[in-house]
Amino acid sequence: MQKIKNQLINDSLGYILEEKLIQEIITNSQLKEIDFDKVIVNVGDDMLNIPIVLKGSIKISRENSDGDEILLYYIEGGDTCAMTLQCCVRNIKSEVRATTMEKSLILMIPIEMMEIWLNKYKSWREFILHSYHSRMLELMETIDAITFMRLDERLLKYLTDQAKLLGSLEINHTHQQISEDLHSSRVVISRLLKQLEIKGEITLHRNKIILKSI
Amino acid sequence: MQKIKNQLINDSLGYILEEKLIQEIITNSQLKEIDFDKVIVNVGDDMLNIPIVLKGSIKISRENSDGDEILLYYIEGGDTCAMTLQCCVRNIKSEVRATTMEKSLILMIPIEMMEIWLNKYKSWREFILHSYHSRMLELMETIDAITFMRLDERLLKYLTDQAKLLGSLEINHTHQQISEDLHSSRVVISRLLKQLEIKGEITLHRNKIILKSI
DNA sequence: TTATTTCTGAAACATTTGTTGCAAAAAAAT
DNA sequence: ATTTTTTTGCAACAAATGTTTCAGAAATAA
Repeated sequence: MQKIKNQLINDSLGYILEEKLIQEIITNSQLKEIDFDKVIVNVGDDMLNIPIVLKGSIKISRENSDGDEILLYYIEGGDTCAMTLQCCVRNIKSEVRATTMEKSLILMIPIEMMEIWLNKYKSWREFILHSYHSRMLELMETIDAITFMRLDERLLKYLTDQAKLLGSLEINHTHQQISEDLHSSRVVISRLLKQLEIKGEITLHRNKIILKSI
Repeated sequence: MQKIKNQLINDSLGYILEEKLIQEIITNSQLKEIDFDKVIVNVGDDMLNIPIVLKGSIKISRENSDGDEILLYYIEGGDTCAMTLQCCVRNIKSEVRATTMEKSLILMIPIEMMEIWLNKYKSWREFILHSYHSRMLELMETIDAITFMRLDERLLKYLTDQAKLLGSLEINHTHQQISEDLHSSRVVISRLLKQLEIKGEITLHRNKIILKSI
């Protein structure tokens, strides 16, 4: 098992992080297998670990006080959510929710290591900065979508993004779940999905949407 | 003049950055005074300097291919736009536009210094990471506003944000300018402003809106 | 099987936001 | 002073999105 963990870490991070750091990660981290559709971190939670996704994917979403949600971005294998870094260091509660999109392997790194590695390893600094930058770009892409696209376009983008991410043309969601991610209502999403089906972009089934192409 | 520059840098950054770094900043930076409503960086521009705002404020906005705009966030005295950092290092073109909101003093730091200081100074690392984190939070606040608020609420928030930032209850904008920041249309903004006036929240004048309170 | 719950489709209607076109007031230019 | 441009107000209409309500199909539970 330990051997598998080392292998995974090396596969995901070996090309980015320096060898000595990889060794430190191996000894200081805990590998967790988390099932599909589990909430790893919730809005308001204390952050005690920095999660790095090794296998699988998680989605990051935001919730307001009324319980309304909006999907922000996804994190895939080999990446981390750098936001948690500052949350950890400054003891701030999480501003977002993280939910697994599939069965995933996640590396948990205790916060004490963060600062130490930042000062010690150049490759860690680059990893963290790169993560922040990617997340910023993704947030901006989300703002673009919300601001400039109509809901039917956003819906199609949502479906193709999911398909790409999970590597399958089948989306296993109810209309209700989709409407929550896009902060719309079930009825509206059903309506727009039906239009997309008529246009020939998708076919509809119970709990399942099949894209014609990506 | 040099003395004024040193004074400014010390006032704005002296409490955050270590003394030796401040000295390096003084010798390696160029102070620029930029007039009100000037575009400092445009979408697609190459980034050659990291700007740090010493006095005044700038707004960061995004533009899509149709020329439509949306305001993302503001940067005030003592802060930087860390996004430019990665843009610089990786030679990526700017994804955003930066426009002065008032006459401002901006410190330009050549990109070569970035990496050197990141490796050399702990306080610089913290400064940059903190900047990224703040910008992320602001982007999320913007997403919240676009997603969860109706346009009339966003408009009022826009007005009070501007008032706080510039320290005045008078907003000197035309309805057209406001509609561009919020990615709406002039007619809609005029309509909503009139409603706010009827409700007693503001008074309307040509090129000027006066808030009753913040 | 039968009963119950979940999911989807559809209609009718409401609300929010956007568009077009025009007119008057204010400011700026001549 | 007169003309021109800019800014604002307003009305009528259009489009996009949201809400409510109901019904039937599909899955699940009893």
